[in-house]
Amino acid sequence: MTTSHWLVKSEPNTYSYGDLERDGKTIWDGVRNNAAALHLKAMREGDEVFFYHSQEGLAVVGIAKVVRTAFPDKTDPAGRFVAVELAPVRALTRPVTLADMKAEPALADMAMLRQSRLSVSPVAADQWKVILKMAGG
DNA sequence: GCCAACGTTGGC
DNA sequence: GCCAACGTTGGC
Repeated sequence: MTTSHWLVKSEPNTYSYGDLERDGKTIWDGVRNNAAALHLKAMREGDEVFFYHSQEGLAVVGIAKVVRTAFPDKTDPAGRFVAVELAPVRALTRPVTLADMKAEPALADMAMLRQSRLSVSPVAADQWKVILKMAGG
């Protein structure tokens, strides 16, 4: 079993990386997209997750980790979607902006760049390393 | 605020 | 089962 990497988006006005650090952990629910839900289901405990600020900031600002694998999303009345639980790992020394990622050829195939509306997406191992490096290591 | 992308809904 | 209309997301 190998560790996978992911990226989740959140509007910082609604829930920021700082909020996650303050809370210690949070239930990542409210995802109402089948492709995103499939990714949530594929997450394993200990997987690392880039935390991206959409709308405001437009940058990967921190790293979180999966502390609880997929379970039914209580906020979904139809009971079709799932949630996971995330905890903070660390804020990035230097946030990596969307513009930075678009300008980096090694990230051209990133799922979140190819499909901008996807709120939960996989990050390949090499893409993960590139972004970490861009963040200052 | 606008608009492109894309998922969902509903009429046929 | 197709496809037009509509709603939502998210970058600009």
